[in-house]
Amino acid sequence: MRISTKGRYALRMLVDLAEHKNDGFIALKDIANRQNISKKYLEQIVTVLNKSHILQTNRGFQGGYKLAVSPDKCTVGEIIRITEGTLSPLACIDDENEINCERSDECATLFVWQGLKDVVTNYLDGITLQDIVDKKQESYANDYVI
Amino acid sequence: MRISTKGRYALRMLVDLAEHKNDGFIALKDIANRQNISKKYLEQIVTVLNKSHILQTNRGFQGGYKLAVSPDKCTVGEIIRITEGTLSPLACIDDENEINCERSDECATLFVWQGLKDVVTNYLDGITLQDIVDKKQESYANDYVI
DNA sequence: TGTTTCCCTACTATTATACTCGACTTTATT
DNA sequence: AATAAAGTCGAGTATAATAGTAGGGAAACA
Repeated sequence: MRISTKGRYALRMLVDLAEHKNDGFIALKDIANRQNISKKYLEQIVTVLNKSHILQTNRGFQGGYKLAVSPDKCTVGEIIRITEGTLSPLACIDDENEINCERSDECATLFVWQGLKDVVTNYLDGITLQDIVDKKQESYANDYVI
Repeated sequence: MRISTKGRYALRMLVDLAEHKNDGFIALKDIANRQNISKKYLEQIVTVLNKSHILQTNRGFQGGYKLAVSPDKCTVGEIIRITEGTLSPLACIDDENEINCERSDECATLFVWQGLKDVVTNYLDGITLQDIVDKKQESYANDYVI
């Protein structure tokens, strides 16, 4: 049960944008360098993100990306749903809790997986980009004290 | 982020064994029929389960499997850890919370995934085979009332 | 001895993952 | 107007995981 690089890189990219939200448009090149992610691969991930409306884009010289939403309004759950397609641990339940399996009536274990999906969804929808940025600042502060 | 058939089938097999815990050894053939799972595929899954100590086996005529532990002592988390290898959503954290990634110090998102792992672990470790059997009985009772 | 069962190894088709590569378009600056 | 720096788009590819199938061997019991 893994979160793929797609979702993880997307999150890191968006956290990076959240940190630089007052610096205008940020070039993918810079994010790729800072985050140590292949720029070409990030391009593909950004394509997926662009299908939602969390990013603003400028092309050409001095172009780049910036968040179109406030970091405290954008949850990790949202980002993972966009990039991974779903938060559901099984194909037989989707994000709308609709069940598509003929065995569902007799399936004794279905409620286990529905519950898992709910637990994961609640957790990831409870964390915003801002939370991550704040936590990072906090940990820098701790380092300084030590 | 999916749970594979391996883990799901293993769980269904063990719930089946929990339901028949007083019927002696249960042949894989019967479980495969009841659960609508390829017997040959189940054989492979049982091989994995056999490496832990939750099953008792008898070969030959009238042979089969039975639970070696009480259904209320065996959690879903345990079963998924055995079959999927880990409950961690990332390779950079394992089940013992050890971190194996050079970027971990600067990784702003690590705590998100650690938290996810904890949430998933707590949830799945909180459900036993007996819970699933009970829930099933309960839903049959409801059907009868209607 | 024969049948039933588990046990073990190998093979395979399909899909997902994690990228790379090349060509094209847009646009601010000179 | 030219150029260089961006994003955009489509294709290709190597590796691994998934979800099985297939076949024979060994143990147990009647």
